[in-house]
Amino acid sequence: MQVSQLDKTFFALSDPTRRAMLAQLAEGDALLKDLAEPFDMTLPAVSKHLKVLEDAGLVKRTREAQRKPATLDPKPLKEAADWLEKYREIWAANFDRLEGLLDEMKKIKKEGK
Amino acid sequence: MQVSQLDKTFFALSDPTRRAMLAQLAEGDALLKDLAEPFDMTLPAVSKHLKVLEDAGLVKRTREAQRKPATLDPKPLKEAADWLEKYREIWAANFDRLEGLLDEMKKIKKEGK
DNA sequence: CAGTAAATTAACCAATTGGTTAAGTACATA
DNA sequence: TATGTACTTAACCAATTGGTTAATTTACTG
Repeated sequence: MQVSQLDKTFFALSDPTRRAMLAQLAEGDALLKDLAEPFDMTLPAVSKHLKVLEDAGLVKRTREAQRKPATLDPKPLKEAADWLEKYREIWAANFDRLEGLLDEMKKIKKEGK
Repeated sequence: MQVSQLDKTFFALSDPTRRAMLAQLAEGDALLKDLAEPFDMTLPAVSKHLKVLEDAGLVKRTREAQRKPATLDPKPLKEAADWLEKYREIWAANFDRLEGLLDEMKKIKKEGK
């Protein structure tokens, strides 16, 4: 089966550890050990999370001697934001419709007194 | 362990079947069998996907005789969009920084000729 | 060359996911 | 009451996820 870029991006964002890692990377590049530091988790576990972010294209890495600093790549996040945006109007309309329905119900209730 | 609303929302969005279901629900309420129709999948499978959307709070359902129509609830989507928005500025800055770096590199390359 | 630092790989494990088939429930209607 | 429609539950299964420990790789440094 094939997994789209969007699938991977949303999946990457569905874990609080990974979102926190992205938040930290937004502050600037970081090494694995620095990314791991805030969490009560072993290095290999964090390494796996980082790999999920890499596979989603959200993080790029380069070699610097033993180090392999991670850099945030925001492009896939834009794609995700665009997907949400694409539906925002419809959702807004939907929301308005619900609001309207609620008003309707209040009116009926009042009349019924 | 505890799973946040945001976790559930992003996870729900990470599957193309579920995104398609949401897209269909954006057109209006739908029954399970109608939601299932576009997919080469059994009803219980679609029922499970719908449950994931319900658990994420993206879908509400009501009883109507045998039927149990599903309605889109866009609120959690707003939360997800807000999360992305919250980091957009930082990401934009990050992107500009990369662009700047790229310009720098071009300049150096040119000077090196 | 020995030691240390940063990260990865391998092997394992329990829980979850995403699908199936088969059986069961909830209602409406002939 | 029997039948059909809409949906759910149960039981099962393979693959994936999210974690562990132990060993290995990569590269600098004394």
